[in-house]
Amino acid sequence: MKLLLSSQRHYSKLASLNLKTFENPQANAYKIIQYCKSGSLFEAIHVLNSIDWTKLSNKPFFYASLLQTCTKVVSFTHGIQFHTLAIKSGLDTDRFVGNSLLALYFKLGPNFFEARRVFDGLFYKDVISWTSMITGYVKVEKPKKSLELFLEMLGLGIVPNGFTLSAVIKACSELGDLRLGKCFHGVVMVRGFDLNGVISTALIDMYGRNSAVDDANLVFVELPQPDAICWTSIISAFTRNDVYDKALGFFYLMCRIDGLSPDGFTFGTVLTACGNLGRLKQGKEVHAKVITSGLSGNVFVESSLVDMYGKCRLVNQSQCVFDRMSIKNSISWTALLGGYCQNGDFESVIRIFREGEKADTYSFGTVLRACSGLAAVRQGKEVHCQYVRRDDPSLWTVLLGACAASPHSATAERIARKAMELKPDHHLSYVYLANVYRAVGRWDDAVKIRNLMTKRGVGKMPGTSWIET
DNA sequence: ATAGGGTTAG
Repeated sequence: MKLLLSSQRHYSKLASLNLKTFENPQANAYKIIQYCKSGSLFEAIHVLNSIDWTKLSNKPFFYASLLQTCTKVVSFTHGIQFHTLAIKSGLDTDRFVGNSLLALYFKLGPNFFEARRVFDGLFYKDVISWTSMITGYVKVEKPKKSLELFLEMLGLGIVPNGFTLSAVIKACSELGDLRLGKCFHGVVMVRGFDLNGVISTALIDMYGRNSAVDDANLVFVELPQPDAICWTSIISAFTRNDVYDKALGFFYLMCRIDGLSPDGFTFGTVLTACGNLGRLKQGKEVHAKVITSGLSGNVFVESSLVDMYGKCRLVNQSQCVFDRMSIKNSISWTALLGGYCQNGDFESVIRIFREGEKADTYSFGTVLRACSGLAAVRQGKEVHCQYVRRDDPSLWTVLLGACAASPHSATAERIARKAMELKPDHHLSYVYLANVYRAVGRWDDAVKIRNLMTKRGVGKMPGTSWIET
């Protein structure tokens, strides 16, 4: 069996045969491992194809090494080939091969379904197999499932380690379960992981996201030598909890420490703090640091810059940064809109909104919130706005998007009807209205809208709504 | 001999 070497076809089969005859199998095995270690996947496969590798001893080790190399060099297709071969040899149930497969599917897929299949098929699941799955569930935003798996693991008598703990702490963070998070904090202390930067970062982040910024700070100050990520996580915790002055203070402290430098993550959060404080002078200082750090092309950092200048009432500067961005997304675009909104330039907001194609549900909401105030919509009152707010279907759609999540369906319904009347072929209006109905449990009406869409041949109804019911 | 973890923008 030869592996496909899609981009390396120049290796001739003839050469392979010669090698097979003359070279020492053990030397070849050693070569393969060396190539794997240095990330030279094609060279490893080349040697592999030149020998009779069905007779290799310790095959699980080879499969595991090769799979890890595929993951390392981001070659998913080769990884899948090795998976197929591993299945044929019955080695996909080996825990080393299996754990390497889990990494392949999580990191390169990400394909949770395949990963789960591999996991379920494992002959013996060790703490790494379990931790990989627990981490995987957190990554696909199923923190509850990840905690269930954790309990199942404990039930089998498998002892969690630092990797496992950092994953379950993250799950608590996502679930908003501060109490359970504190329990894990206790475990971390008892087990002596409290000086571990990675686990501490997970704890700081968990506390920061759950309004317990003081607890986050307690974890941070215990660290003898926090690394850049720990610093960023505490700065971010302060920022999330509107303790902007502390966030900035910690940022300046961090900049003064030898061997530490803020990265894109740090700048993203620090600029948010500057913007929310309206500190233009500091914001400009940070901007200068961004440039000298070579982070100008980072979409996160630049979106934060757009936001910061907008909040500091320098809309021109905000527009200027935006125009120079090489990569833009709906977030950068919404930050720009937000700046114009906050400065009362609604004309520009509407103009940019009409021109742009980067709208998402968040930007709909932001635009509306900034322009007319969401509170009025939530209360089911008529929205008074000079722009409609005319018989302009796109504006009605904006309105609808903003109040779709509102429990007051009457307003949403009225707006949706209006939008559908003005622009019957615009599928979003139908989708929004159906979502409104689903949100308030009017399933029959949601079905009616779906049928109406089909009848009129409008777009496609997505399988899931954005509103969790 | 081989596998798993933390931080960012509207």
